[in-house]
Amino acid sequence: MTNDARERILTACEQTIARAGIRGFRMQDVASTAGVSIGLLAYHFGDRDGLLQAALDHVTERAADRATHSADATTAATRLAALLCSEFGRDPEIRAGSIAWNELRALAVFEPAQAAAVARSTAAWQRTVHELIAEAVQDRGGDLDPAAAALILTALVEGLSGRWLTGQVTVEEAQVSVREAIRGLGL
Amino acid sequence: MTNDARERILTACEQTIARAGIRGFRMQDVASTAGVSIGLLAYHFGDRDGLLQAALDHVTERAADRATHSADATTAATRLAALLCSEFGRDPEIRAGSIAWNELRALAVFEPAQAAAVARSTAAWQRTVHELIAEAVQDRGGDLDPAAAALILTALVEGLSGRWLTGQVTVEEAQVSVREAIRGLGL
DNA sequence: GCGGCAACTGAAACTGTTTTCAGGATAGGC
DNA sequence: GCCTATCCTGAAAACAGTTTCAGTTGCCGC
Repeated sequence: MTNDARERILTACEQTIARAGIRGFRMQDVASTAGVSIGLLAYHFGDRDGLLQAALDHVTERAADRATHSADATTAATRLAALLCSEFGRDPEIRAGSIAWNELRALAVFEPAQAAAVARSTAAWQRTVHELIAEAVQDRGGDLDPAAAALILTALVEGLSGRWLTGQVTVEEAQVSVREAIRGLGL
Repeated sequence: MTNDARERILTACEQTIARAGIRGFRMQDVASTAGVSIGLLAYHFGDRDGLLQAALDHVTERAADRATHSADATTAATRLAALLCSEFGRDPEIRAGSIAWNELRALAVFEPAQAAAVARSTAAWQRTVHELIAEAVQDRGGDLDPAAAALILTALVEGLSGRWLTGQVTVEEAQVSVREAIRGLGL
């Protein structure tokens, strides 16, 4: 039951963050959503910061998983496009993850501890993109610097993600933009 | 004196948001920074939300101004690069504006009123970029769709801005990336 | 069945922040 | 000089949220 409760609390945290952001994150909401008492949050995670930290670790862990397990398309360029476009989608889980990630990034501007976690996670993702680009460049030739291109593409996806979450672009528009940028870089 | 005080309060708001984010935004901090009593904030702006709203309007207004008044370089492509790169810089004011904008964008995910303001402001900026691209395309020729390129470049700048504020890239790296992307798109 | 331990509860205490409000200062019109 | 309106103050009250803690439950080994 212990792990069950922990897991339920962390899931409730994600839902709460997706619904209201970190600013609107209330321990009471989390407890209610998870169907446990507020005291249990403290029992398992110490204080609000500990809970938030655990929840955010949970989110980034699952995001890292998703990034890894989406590789079975044919060419490197196709896999690259699929990986980057998987950040957008109608699936509520994708949106929730994206919102959590967005909040986390905003938080990181003021909290060095968060900044380190964000940086580590971003670097891992960018490295995956880097490798795919290097592979694609080998296929097609070209004078592109894979590291520079990886920075551009991942930053672009983050920017588009902000636009998408605020309703400024649709999923399709974001994905088209990503593909166009990949093409623009000569891949 | 009235407008003086109002203006000082709004400036203090920006500094406070830049220092601590919207979650760390304390009316008392604002009052101290502006050198006025906390009661005066209520007198002029009603409540916390009213103050925050006014401060954010103030930020977007000035951001729009800055975007408009930076046009005197030679070619359209040069002006485009200058405009986009002006989002990054060591000047504390640029950083503060960027942080405030970053916070505002994160807030907009949950507050439709903010989302509308952000969308309007972003659209204006993107339109400026669009026009510069159209001009540059005329100069050089090419099959680029200026609207699509404007979306890509502005979203890229927003993504890089997040990386910069969290210390993941330097001002120079961000600017180099922007220039490289412009070049990649064939401008 | 008893002792002890881990999971769990929720109301009360506490902390930090915002809002209110009675009133003080200043300037301008009469 | 007096009256009034506007700007402004800051302490007190109200509020929102987190943390604590004394106590309950149920399980497991003995």
